[in-house]
Amino acid sequence: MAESAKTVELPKTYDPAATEERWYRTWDTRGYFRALPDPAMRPYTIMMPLPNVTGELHMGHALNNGVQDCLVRWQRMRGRMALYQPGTDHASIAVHVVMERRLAREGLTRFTLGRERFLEETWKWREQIGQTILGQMRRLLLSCDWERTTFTMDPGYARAVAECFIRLFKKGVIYKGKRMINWCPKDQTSISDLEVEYVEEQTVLYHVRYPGADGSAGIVIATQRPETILADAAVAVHPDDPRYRALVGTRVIVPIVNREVPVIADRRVERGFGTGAVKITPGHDPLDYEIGVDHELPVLIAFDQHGKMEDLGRPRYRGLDRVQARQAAVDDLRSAGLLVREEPYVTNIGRCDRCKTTVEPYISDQWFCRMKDLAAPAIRAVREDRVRFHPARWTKFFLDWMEQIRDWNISRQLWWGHQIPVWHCACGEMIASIERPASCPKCGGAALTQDPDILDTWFSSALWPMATLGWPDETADLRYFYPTSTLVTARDIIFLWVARMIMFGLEFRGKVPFADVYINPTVLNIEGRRMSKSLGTGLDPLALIERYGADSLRFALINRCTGEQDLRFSEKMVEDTRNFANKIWNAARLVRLHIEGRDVPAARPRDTRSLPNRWILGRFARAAADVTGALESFEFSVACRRLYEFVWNEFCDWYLEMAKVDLQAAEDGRAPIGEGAAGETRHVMSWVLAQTMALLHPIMPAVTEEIWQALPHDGETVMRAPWPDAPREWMDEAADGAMAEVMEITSAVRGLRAEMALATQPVGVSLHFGPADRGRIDGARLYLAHLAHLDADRLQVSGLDEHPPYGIPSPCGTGRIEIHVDSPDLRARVRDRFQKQLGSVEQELAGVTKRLQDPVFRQKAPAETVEATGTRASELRARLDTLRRYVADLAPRGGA
RNA sequence: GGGCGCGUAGCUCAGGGGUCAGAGCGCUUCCUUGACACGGAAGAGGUCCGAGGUUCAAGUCCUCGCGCGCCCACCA
Repeated sequence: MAESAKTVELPKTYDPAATEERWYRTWDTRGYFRALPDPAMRPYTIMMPLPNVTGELHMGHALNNGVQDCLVRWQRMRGRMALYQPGTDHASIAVHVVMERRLAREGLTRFTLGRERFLEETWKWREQIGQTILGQMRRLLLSCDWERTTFTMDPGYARAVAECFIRLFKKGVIYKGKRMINWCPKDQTSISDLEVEYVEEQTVLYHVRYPGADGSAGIVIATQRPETILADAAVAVHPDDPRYRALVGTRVIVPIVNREVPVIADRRVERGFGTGAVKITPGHDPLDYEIGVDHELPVLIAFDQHGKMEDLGRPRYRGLDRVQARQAAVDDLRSAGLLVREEPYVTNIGRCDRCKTTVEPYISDQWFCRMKDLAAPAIRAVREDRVRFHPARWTKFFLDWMEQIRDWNISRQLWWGHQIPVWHCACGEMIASIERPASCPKCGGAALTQDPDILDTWFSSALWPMATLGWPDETADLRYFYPTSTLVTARDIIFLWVARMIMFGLEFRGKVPFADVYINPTVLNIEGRRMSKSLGTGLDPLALIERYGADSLRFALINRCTGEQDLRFSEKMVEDTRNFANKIWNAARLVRLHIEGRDVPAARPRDTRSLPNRWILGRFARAAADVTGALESFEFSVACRRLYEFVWNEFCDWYLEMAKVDLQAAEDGRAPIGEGAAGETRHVMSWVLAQTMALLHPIMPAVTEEIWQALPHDGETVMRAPWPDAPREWMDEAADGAMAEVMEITSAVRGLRAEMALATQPVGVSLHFGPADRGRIDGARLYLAHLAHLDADRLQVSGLDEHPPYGIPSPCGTGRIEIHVDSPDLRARVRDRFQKQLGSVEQELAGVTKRLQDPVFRQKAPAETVEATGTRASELRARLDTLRRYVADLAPRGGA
């Protein structure tokens, strides 16, 4: 209350930059963002999807975090103890790519630097950039509990990661083994299946003859990768393929290397593809590997870890890269006369998600996490709605993947990250332990070395909802804030992150990590293309904040969350929202003007009498209910649209204009509702505006706080104002009806005047209504005059039978309007207008009549529909009659 | 190969069986009236992607196409 007495300077144009900066600092220093366990309150928790330390804030963050902050602020106002957990991810491979790029500028690689120096450099770099993105997030006005900021390589977090690994290892869920994995020859590491991105490319399918060992013609196979011929171990055909049945069991000669291999039969061969015969290269193709295992074929390796050719008895190939090797193989095949055919072919090439290098299927010793058993409880949890996706279609998307889940390669041959907590003894024993064990429990040896590999970044981020709250310790935070409430994230990490959090949460806590998952749309530019810095197709959120304010950026983005998978965005949308903010600002200035220096209560107004006051309270209740409902069902664009409509159309366009009349009339001593009208109106206008600010605060935190503070209010911040409720009894149907009439008459007068180009001329207008309506309309006369921009003296209300000395009539509801002008030209123009309307009414009436005369319609359509159609028909007939009469009345007089 | 989403006014999107199809922006005309020209008022503008079907009634439901986007998949 004390705050309201202060005179707050409200300039003509709202200045977002200064206001946002000032309020954000105030909220932060007053500790409003802190969240501590409080048994008296229900917790509400959102974990920020941890941004990489590589990046800067982009539009995706602005949207994602904007939505989260909207939810957090909303729940905080609803009385929940709201925790918004911030932090950053070490982003192992992504950081490697960035660091290697920096090193490359000095002609270095991580290997010339060595592991220790590389880590030192990376830590330095991360210190420098690590807080940048969080700093930028403050510009979005996020109400995070910054004191809890966590980095995924903090000591406590690292301990949680190691603990998780060790538990799963001891349980046998994590195992080590030689398997075929995806290898990135550039980053020098394995990557998981989800980190391979497949791109369609135009290649060539080579048909190659493998001559029979007995000198016969042999067999023709088809391959895209002739360079791997050197490592072939067999040729396979389908057992039921009559073309090749006789050849199964014989031996053929591998071209180039002239090695004998068997022709084998396997059902996994597609008869219809290529020639129906396929070369088997267990070292470089996942399917071939499987077939090789089943047929006990030898595994030959054609490429080393750098993607360079090994020596396979053909020295001229040694050291060639994959492109050179292919060329060499094609040349050799051609000169040997074994290249039968080359056909153009489109295929999917797997590329490293981070560096875009073509990945190589490669056999290596790696750590894996068995997924089937972890997935089962997660599948059940989602099926039982313990985790709900919004929009719901993502549920199927999630389940389809989970049901065909495969083991996860979790080890990386990188340095930046969590090193695997396993110690190898010379005797072959592996000991999982956070600390280096003193000796090997099996042989007693002391020469233990830690496994050099580190863990996939996503292994550690899977623990985010638990590790940030203190897990594996049973902390008060963990007990209070876990499970969290809502996860807001992008669809591209549903498998990488969301799925794994659910699995680990269930595994280690027995509880799902969050109840709701909102999948936010992807921000595209206006042409529908991905925003990309390198392509120059992106928008910079920080620049937009500078130009228009974070409030506007937030609203503009949240407004586009429609439930579709993408959203097309442009700067214009932020500008439009800036205009909206300015509109609110000016509404506030008007309200301030009227309450300045007066004693206006902060409490909610009761027993209002004036039409606009009763009406706007009802409309506010409706808007509050709609906004609440929309937020509850994650329909953010609906919430935004309702707020926009309420503020601009209902509050500003109609209510405030009518409120001006109440206030002015009170001064003149002719208030429509008598004494006290001005006080009531001042109370209602300031209360509704303050409440609207509360309703809009989660989306536009700063401008709403600034205005709320300038109005009568209870409490010290809108951040903690109670969320507006919407009592049904405020929805005032009588007021709605009366207002609809006021609006109709207003529009009719305005429209007619505009049509006649009389909008600015002082004309007289009379409203002619029957005895039942006259009193009511006369009561609204002052409002109508103001809304139609007429002098009150020039607007009269008369009976239906009365006629002004001269005038141009126009129907309006149950009565008519007369504009007091005498001009044959205008009469003709208005007559034309009515004639046009007449045409469309006739057309519609014809349609409705036809329907009504159709016996099948009368019989089959529900009674209410038939009745409504009948009502519509009589309305149309009445309107038609009226229009015809007016057209006749307006006909040129006396034939002159 | 399979799955999902989208196709409605020039643009971005609402509407998801029934009463002349809606909003914002843009456009046209008028207006600087004491909250706001980042504003007010009035307008113009639509074979609701196409073809079939269901229904008394179809942007709205079904089927099949076409176009755009996303995801999954070991036909080399």
